Amino acid sequence: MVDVAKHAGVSHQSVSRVLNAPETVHPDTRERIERSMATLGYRRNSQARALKTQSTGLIGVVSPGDTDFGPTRMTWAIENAARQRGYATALSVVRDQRAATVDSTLDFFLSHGIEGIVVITPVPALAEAAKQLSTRVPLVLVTSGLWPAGNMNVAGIDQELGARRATQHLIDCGHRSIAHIAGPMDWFDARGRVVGWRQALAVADLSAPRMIRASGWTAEAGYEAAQQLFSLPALPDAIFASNDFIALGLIRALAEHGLSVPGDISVVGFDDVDAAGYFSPPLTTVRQPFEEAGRAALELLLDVSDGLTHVPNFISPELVERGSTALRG
Amino acid sequence: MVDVAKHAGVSHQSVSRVLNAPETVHPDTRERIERSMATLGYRRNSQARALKTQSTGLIGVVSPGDTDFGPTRMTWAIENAARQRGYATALSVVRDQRAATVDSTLDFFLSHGIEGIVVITPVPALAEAAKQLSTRVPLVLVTSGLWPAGNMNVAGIDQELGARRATQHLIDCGHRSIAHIAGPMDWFDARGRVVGWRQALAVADLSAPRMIRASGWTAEAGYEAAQQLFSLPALPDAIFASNDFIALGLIRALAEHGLSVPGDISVVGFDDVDAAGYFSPPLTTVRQPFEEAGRAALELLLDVSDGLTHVPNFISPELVERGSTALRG
DNA sequence: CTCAGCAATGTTAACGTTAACATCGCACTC
DNA sequence: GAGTGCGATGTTAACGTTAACATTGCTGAG
Repeated sequence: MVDVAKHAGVSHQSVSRVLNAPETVHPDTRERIERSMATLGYRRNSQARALKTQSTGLIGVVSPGDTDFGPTRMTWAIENAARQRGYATALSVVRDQRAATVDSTLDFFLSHGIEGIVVITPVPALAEAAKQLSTRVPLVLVTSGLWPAGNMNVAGIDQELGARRATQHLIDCGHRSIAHIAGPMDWFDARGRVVGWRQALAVADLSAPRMIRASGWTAEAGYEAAQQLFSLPALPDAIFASNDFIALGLIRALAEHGLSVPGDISVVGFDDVDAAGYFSPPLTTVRQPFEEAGRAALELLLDVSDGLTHVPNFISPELVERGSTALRG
Repeated sequence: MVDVAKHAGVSHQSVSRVLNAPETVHPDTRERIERSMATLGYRRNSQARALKTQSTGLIGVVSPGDTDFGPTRMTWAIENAARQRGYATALSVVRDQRAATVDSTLDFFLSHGIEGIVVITPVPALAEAAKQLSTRVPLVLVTSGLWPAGNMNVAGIDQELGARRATQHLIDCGHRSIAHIAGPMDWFDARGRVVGWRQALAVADLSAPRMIRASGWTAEAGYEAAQQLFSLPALPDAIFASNDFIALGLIRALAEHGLSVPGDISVVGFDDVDAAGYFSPPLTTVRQPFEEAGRAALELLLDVSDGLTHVPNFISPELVERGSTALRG
């Protein structure tokens, strides 16, 4: 910077002004300085800037796992939103969920002068870990509405609503016995979907068949969980699977038992993964608006940074009707 | 830091020493200082540290798009590798591929004192943009072997080898007419897979049927591309699809024409996405070792930082046999 | 007993930037 | 034509850390 100043024949402060408040410097001078900057290939040192201004333009995202659909998409969505608001994103994946790990991650972020942190917390362990942190920096949790958030700031996607919509769609198709294959019950998302399923059934005055639990979010887990169906006294009319991959495994298991979807049983998934429209049959599912939710989380974070309070913001997912559900014949 | 020093009754430099070279300070003093740090909740300011030492512990990853399977997985893999080596990862998604965008992204990284950059460059536009950068910082490209890298440092997954393995498997099944549905041809990955397919056919002394081009990596694109098959004078025995989703759309289109997989036609995909084992039929495909490739890219980056030269490192993908291929009846 | 040598600690300056304040010169008012 | 105000620019200090050098006091060799 001082080199630029020398080259342009001004003081370093004028150079600084060109960068931070161009309107306060004379157009001629400004142009001269800008030319000097270009000639010398000057690049502002943001460490020094951060040291002085205490602001780094960095947002931290803490994400669990690297393959789960939801957290992954959410991470990208937050990056997108942050970039649009002029922030850079530092990413940290915590692969185990002990409080110490999360704590050291946040510590790392803090010591790097991060201005705000979004923690994607699909499971209680992570949420608890995040909750216990001394909040020396604005922090937003991305999770479902089920979490007793206390005074934490929370944004996310309304899982219960999505599940209600999925279940209601099955009810509208005329199905009366609507089972649910739940995802891993330590996930808030899985719990929220169970609750939504029960709510919709209760409103329609239908009883809930036994719930089946899948051991993971994968097609494999769905396939295994489906085996429990066949030991039931009677098969349901329809099944709401906690995500698309579980639904995929389920459909495969049903096919192996000679049951067609939607001819014999209707199936609804959740997520609307890229391939869902090309499953056999194309899967009716619930689309999660990640982009919107990521934006909401970031806006919330910025509001929190500004000292504003904010009500939790849960975005509504939409049903996507395809071929795996049909009116009851 | 000066507060800690005051609290412990020493100079700030002794505090600094405890942090950077604990062995040079007397155990008693050290313990006293450490206690003071704990009491005061001291956190070292890494901006100031970076300002002085010129090292931030930050690695930048530039990734295109946010939904494509390969780049996404690769990004996470690099984050994983970086974290294991004690680096934090800053993420930047470039959503258009103009040189200016890439340039400003790298500029942003540079001004944040990033120590090395991994650019995931699946398409030439991005690679060119990265290539033209004044390399003021160690930079590694992640791409396929096809790119005339010049003096750039490149790591990635060997697409040609993967495609050869896929094609060879079909040949081993006894198929003679093996078609290929290519992915978007501006992707290096797509081109590499075409080359590998041709190589394997040439080695086996088989002629290559007409290549079909899909307009994207999605099941939808695969479905559309498959329509071209049916206008061909004769259907092939087997089809190598450029990725799993294209294969999925293809299988759907075949089913709609009354053709069964693998009964009538064998199909091989590429990627081994999570659900591939539960497609109907379960998809034979090629698994890309992203974790390993991410690690390789990071090691390469660190080597480059240390001034070492390094040969390009392309990791070998493996065939995963499932139910979408069968011996020719 | 003296002083070299060394371990432990302290002092000073610098990294590159921005905030606060100081200065300069010019246009405009009365 | 002197004084006021303001736009443009310069000067100084500080952000929190580390490197280089300086100091202190003690041990042990001669």
